[in-house]
Amino acid sequence: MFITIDEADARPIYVQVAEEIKALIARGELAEGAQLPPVRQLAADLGVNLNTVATAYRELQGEGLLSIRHGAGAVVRSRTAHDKSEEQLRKPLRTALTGLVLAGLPRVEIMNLVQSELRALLKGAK
Amino acid sequence: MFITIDEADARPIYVQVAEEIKALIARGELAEGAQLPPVRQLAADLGVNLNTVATAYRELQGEGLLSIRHGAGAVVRSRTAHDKSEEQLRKPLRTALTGLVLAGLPRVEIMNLVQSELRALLKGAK
DNA sequence: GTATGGTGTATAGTAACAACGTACAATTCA
DNA sequence: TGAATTGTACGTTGTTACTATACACCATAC
Repeated sequence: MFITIDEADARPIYVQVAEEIKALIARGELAEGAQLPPVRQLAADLGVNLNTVATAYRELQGEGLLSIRHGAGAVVRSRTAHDKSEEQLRKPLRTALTGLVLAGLPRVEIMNLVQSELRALLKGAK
Repeated sequence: MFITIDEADARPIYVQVAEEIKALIARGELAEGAQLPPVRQLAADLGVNLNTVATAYRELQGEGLLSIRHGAGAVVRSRTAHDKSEEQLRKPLRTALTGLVLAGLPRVEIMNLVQSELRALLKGAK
């Protein structure tokens, strides 16, 4: 599992971990049925507490992406997250695009960024 | 100022406020030199404490978007935010796109969303 | 020039949260 | 069944978000 924590990122560690695992699932690098590393192992790799990783796993379980069984481990349950409202989907996008616009990037360059990121995400899609 | 707070949004209120003002600036609805509402007024409109709004204003000042003067008010200083690393710009975009992919949206639909949001943002661009 | 109302700022208190260390409980498998 | 492996629960510590209240700066009228 190639996950890293970004000290400069203001978001909580468990959110960062959950976010990276989501990206791995979206990319297909973690297929349905794939076993996730034990919380202790991933926690050790990242240098954080095991409960921090456990919190990330539970969040993903709450979105329907993981299935956790006490004593056994966590497994990728689905490649599709639970329903969110359209507004819940649009808002992060708007935030990201606003940042790009305010950074002074021209429209074409923004679209290039989007396409390159999207291509990477859909690499392993059906 | 048409700003709303979303109870369902997990982000802190001051971040939401800052985010919405950023969008207004990006759109040109708040042009350079435009005066922002006093913290007390905006706070009253939103039903929050004036310090919460003040925190949002300071954050925007830190990004170079606002100019705050003690005793006078806050003014839009620039339509361009301070430099961020490319990674700092890419990460929110990746997060947003990951959410869309995991929601099961096909590529075309994602691109439509992006274009519609981007069009709205660049409405008042030069 | 100074009084007054408008504006941002500072400080202190409270509640919730993030991360941690340690102990507990469920599962697996030899 | 026993031991190793895995997730969970609980208590503690430090930080953050938000609030209420008091303070400081600025513009304007007079």
